[in-house]
Amino acid sequence: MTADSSDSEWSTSEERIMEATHRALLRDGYAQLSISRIASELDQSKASLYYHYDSKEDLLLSFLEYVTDRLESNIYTSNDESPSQELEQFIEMLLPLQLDDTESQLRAAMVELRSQAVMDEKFRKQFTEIDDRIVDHLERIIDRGIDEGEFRNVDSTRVAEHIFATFSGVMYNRATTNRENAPAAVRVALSSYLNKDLMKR
Amino acid sequence: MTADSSDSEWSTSEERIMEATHRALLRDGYAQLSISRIASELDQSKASLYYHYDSKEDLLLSFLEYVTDRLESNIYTSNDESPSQELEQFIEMLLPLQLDDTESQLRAAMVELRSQAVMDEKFRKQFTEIDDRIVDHLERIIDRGIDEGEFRNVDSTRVAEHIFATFSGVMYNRATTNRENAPAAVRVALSSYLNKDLMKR
DNA sequence: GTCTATAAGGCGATAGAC
DNA sequence: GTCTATCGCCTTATAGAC
Repeated sequence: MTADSSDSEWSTSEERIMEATHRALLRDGYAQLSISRIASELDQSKASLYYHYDSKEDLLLSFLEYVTDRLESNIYTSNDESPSQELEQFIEMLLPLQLDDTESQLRAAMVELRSQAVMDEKFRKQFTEIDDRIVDHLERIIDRGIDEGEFRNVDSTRVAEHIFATFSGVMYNRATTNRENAPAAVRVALSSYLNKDLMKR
Repeated sequence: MTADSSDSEWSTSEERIMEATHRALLRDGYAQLSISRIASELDQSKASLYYHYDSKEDLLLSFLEYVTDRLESNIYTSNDESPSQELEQFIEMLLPLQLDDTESQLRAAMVELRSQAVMDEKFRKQFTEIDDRIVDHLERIIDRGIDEGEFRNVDSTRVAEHIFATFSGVMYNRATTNRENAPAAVRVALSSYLNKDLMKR
């Protein structure tokens, strides 16, 4: 696979390894994620993984790109809705009021994975890209709303960054605390903020 | 030290170990944080650490309480200011526009440490407590502002949760991305939100 | 492309001397 | 309370057969 993550293709054997990595991550968490466990999820030997990837870091960076690719395809659901509807729908995707177990586990795994970005510059670069894209998407929805006269003439960058920070905080706290009522409270507060600051009526 | 973290006292040898743990964490990051490295920061043998703590997890949980204690003493700076001034000052403490290297490193280390809460229930419980206290503090400032007629009659829980989620998101993203302009944008957006939603005039 | 076997090293934790 | 020495385990990674 190439360095450019946007138009990458995944061979079937790569995809099998990525899915095994995914399962291992969900099952045991990042701290326990080793080449051995991935191999065992894959029902193959450890050595075979080193045929496809130079090192563990190499494999994990590929996995990160794999996850990014899947996220991309989820974000860009083209739609003919009004900006406010599209925004609402996107926020519902980012901050669903209820998460099923699978989705909850996936997000928890992402939080663990992301913590590697603190010390690993390559990871940090990847997550910077991911975040840039999400904020950009939010910004474009807001700009469209302003153009079409549905939203006030706000600073779309600031509003987008605010929404995104709120989303990040909720996802982060959801994964690392038992404060179960917090997400719903934040969702309501966010809606109230957008109604007051963004909506014209 | 006792299980109750609020009135705990730290012996000098415990404190030396906690400080060594702190240095090791800042130096190499959580992934590399081992008993060996803590011992080497302490200039003592690994075995001596096992005289003071039963296991690595035991040591790290103590460290977490140690950090919590220090946070506590930073939060409760009693002051005679107006609610809006106190709120502004507290937000400035949570979300400073500029972080020096030391503070930046400390927060990054906290993000790494916190990611352990995803899989470790004991860690999660500790971070739940920490967050509860911060949100509670925000809530009390807001309630005071409402009582004294400075703030609108908002749902203080929601506003407090919103501020806290925003703070969490910024801290998390600061530590895991290179999106350097985002924090300032969010700070401005947050101020604007509070001016519109909270302030009476 | 996958296997078995193994190297080399770090880890958490313990035994026992002082 | 601190030390040296050591155990057993798991890790990343490689060599070489098939």
